[in-house]
Amino acid sequence: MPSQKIKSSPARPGARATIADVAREAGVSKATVSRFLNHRETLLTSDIATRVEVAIAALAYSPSPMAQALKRGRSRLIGLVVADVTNPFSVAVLRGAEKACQQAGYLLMLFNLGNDSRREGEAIKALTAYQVEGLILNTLGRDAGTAADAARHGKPVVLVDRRHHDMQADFVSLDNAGAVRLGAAHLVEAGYRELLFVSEPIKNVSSRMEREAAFRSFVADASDQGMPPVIRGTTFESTEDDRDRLDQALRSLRQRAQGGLPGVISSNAVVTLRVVASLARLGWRLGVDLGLVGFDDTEWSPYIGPGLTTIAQPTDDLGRLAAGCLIERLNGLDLPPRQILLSGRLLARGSTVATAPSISSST
Amino acid sequence: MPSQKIKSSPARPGARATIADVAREAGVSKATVSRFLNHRETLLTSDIATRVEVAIAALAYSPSPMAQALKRGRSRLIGLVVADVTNPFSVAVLRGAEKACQQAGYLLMLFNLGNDSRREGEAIKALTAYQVEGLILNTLGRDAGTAADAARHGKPVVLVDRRHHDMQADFVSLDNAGAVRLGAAHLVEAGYRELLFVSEPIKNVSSRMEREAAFRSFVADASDQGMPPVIRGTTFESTEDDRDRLDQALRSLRQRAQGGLPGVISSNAVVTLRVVASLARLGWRLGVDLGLVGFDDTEWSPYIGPGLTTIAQPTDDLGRLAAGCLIERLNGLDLPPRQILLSGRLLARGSTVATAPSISSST
DNA sequence: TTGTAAGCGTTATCAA
DNA sequence: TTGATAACGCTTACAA
Repeated sequence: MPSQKIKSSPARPGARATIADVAREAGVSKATVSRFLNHRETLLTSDIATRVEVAIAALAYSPSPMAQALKRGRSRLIGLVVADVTNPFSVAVLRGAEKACQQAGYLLMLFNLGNDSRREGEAIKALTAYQVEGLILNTLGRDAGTAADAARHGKPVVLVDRRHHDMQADFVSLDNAGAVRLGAAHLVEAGYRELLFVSEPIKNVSSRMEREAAFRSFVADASDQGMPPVIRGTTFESTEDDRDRLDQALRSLRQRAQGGLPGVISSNAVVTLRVVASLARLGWRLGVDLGLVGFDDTEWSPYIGPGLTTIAQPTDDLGRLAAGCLIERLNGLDLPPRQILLSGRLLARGSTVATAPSISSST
Repeated sequence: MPSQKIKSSPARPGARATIADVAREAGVSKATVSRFLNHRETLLTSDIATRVEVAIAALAYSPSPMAQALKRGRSRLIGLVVADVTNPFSVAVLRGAEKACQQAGYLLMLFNLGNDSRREGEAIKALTAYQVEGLILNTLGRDAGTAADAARHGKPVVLVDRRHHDMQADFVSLDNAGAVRLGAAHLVEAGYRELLFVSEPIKNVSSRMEREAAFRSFVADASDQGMPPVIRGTTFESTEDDRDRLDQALRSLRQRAQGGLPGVISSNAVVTLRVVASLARLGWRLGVDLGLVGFDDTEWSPYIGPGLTTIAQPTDDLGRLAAGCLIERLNGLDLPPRQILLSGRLLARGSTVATAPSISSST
């Protein structure tokens, strides 16, 4: 045993201990330490094992994931690209996905696009460069090429909420058609007859297209079956700065209702808030002058006016399932692309009660 | 020149091209390619440079950040640990930080604690294992040791919003004391006399402590100066499930006001919502029966009742500055720990208008 | 100005 | 069962 053997301290003080430090400390080879780490039970003398164990503890050693990734070609990293962290839906999904990843021993690398879809390619490239083993995408897919590249390079991809054109990948989403029917039927039952579907600019975003189409066909079907007395529906695309147009759309909606009750379905929380703002400007009362059901239930929904009726998405499950799909693929599952659609849940509150508004109800 | 030279294709098809592939393709050494990448202008013949450039383009080569990190000991990664992504404040900070990092060529690795402070150590370890060059922490600092370790290992740390006990690090935050005074003074001016400060359980969270302390000293000072007629103040810690206690606290607050106007300051958006919920249960009107000013301005603030008066934090700037501090340190800045405090901004809305509530005002 | 070779911290293949 | 040793993809002395 060489006399200059140093005890309980890495060669370069201050720096992280490496596998070589541990080997020296334990008086074994690097290979042995590595084996202890990866195949503990199978091929080690208990004597040596404990020596290594002690050394590891003494040096507070933990292996470098970077080096492991380099060697193994696998990183235990999953990339998540989100169009906009500001969107509560995205955040909720993020939470679910994170939980699932964590349980499976993966770390989530988040990339936020800040609603700038041009950065999508950049994000995917950065993430794949870091050897993420798979990607969860909640993005527009404008730059379909990059994602498709990743898929071709054997990296599994899961799409959440938004399909990408021409992209073969697992897809996890709300059952948009069903959710729209849920909301629209609720409005009709509550007595609202002249309907308006308010969406953000469709712009080829799949979820928006699906919701609008579902609304259209609901109206068509209702007319066919001659629902009492007559259901009519129009659609409107709302933008951030275009308040006047929205006000105007609501005014003419009410006019068309001719004393009957006008009802609005808003396609996400942001739009809901725009409609609410418009109502405030017009001086109309939620529920009384206009019925409103909005996609996405939020913590504040119960407290806007008489409470907002919403269609809640199972965000946590969506995130968990997205991560779950990915991990299954990473574990070798070889199936054609799956679609997983989850149902929404209607939470009825004051904004769809045509009688006098009351204090908020359900939470 | 050996005859078996292969053109325009990496050795192993399907896999990412490596520096060796590029070298082979260009007929130069790996070192030359590396030099092209890192010191393009200084030490290369333009002839060779273009050959390398062409090869890189042909193979769509981009260097592996993992390998670079391993070799250089630097990763161009910054770790961000957030106590809770659900908190809109955290998300807003995240956005600011991300922008700054991106501009400086860093990638943000996000770790969300899901409000489980026990995971903090784990998060920091995971992040440092991935060789992040610095850390931005928006956490409780319960596990102060781990963060301190990181700092000792030479990784700069920036704390946002929450100080860690015994931790020498840059600190970026709202000027809590000033913000509380802003809100409290506003309530008093608006005619509310009997004040209540509602916070989440203080639990040693620095920002909560600072806000409460500021409230206490505001009340004390006001009494000293004999503000008209008399200001009195109490504090209350609210929890998720403890609705009855909050209702009770508000009832007795109003009682103490003896026909005068009671006013509440809530210490963040979550608490604000709890107060709003309580008011709904009690059947009280915002502004009229009780004044309310809440920390954190949100998109929905204008639409709760007559509009919520809020104290807006400059979240974007907080995030940008936090990242900025870190990057300065990474660039070698050697200064004692700094504190950067930014002022809040009061947005007066209907919830602090003692007269009849009106339709929402400012946005 | 370019190439050779060593090494970053691992794991895997071979012998011993 | 354990130990050399050669990669993984990159950077950087040092030579040429």
